Amino acid sequence: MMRINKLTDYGIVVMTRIADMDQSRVHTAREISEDTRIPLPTVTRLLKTLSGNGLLDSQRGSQGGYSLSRSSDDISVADIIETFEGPIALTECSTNACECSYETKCSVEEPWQKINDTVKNALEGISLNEMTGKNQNEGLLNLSMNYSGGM
Amino acid sequence: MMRINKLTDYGIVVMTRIADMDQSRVHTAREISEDTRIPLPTVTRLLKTLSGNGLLDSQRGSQGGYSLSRSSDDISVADIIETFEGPIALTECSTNACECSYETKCSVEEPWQKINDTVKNALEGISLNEMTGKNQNEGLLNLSMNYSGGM
DNA sequence: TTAAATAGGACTAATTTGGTCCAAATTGCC
DNA sequence: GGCAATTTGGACCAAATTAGTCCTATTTAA
Repeated sequence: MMRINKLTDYGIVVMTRIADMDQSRVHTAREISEDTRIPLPTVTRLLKTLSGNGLLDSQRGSQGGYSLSRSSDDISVADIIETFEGPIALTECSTNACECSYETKCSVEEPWQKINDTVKNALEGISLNEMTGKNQNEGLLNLSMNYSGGM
Repeated sequence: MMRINKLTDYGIVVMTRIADMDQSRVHTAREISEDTRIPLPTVTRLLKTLSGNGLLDSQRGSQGGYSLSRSSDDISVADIIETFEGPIALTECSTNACECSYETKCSVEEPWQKINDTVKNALEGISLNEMTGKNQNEGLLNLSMNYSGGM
């Protein structure tokens, strides 16, 4: 299934929701929980992670809450995914100094690198703004993929 | 980290290894295990899955073993991933009839669809042949991604 | 008939993930 | 100053998934 984690999925939902809200004020965890129907403790944790990684600004205390740290145009889906899952990489081999002990694996490394880059580019190309309900019009997204390899 | 499973990763290693081997004869699980240093029971299971899904042909009995069911040019990385993990989809929402109860999630559905398609295309564009050591030359792979969306 | 393989499936251990909770720190307001 | 509403940080547990192993049946060549 090659899924992203459920919490990451929730994270995208939460961010999308905040982007859809009134930007002139901050929003509490409770408010977001009620809106999205995701349990409060879970939302709390999501928001902590998101603000800890700089995607949200937080304001403590009474009347506090969360708000986008920058415009929803400047936040990508890749940003959110990386917040929860670290660098986008489908295999370990392609992210860190490859310590794999299987000889063949390393011949596999270079193609993987390109695959990962392609996936990463795709995710970086989608802004949070495009995920919101504000943009339910025609083809906002126009991703294409050209394969022009050969031998 | 958005990883594919370890077994899937192994599956790609195993397939790549077989593609690198002598195509005129079949190869046993033991042989592949020794080559890749992946434990025999695990290799056994990988091979069963791969042949069960039609990526490998199997020959039972003494002198039996496994071989590619078709040319390594005609087997894609996506084929292997789907063998182990089912349809390529990053979120549940994008694969089956979306039953999500969070209202906002559904506004998110359409962009995800495109993201998934992009990822899938990327993986379908990489053939097993390109993963082998036979092709360690210059830019075999030439994946590009164009984002021409706008508003 | 025997040995060498694959096939199928059950089972267990390990790891990851999801979700909850509590105590501390911060801030606005009365 | 004190209270109430929040975020922060971290610990913790339960559930689900994954990795890995093993056993038995079946097939086939010699």
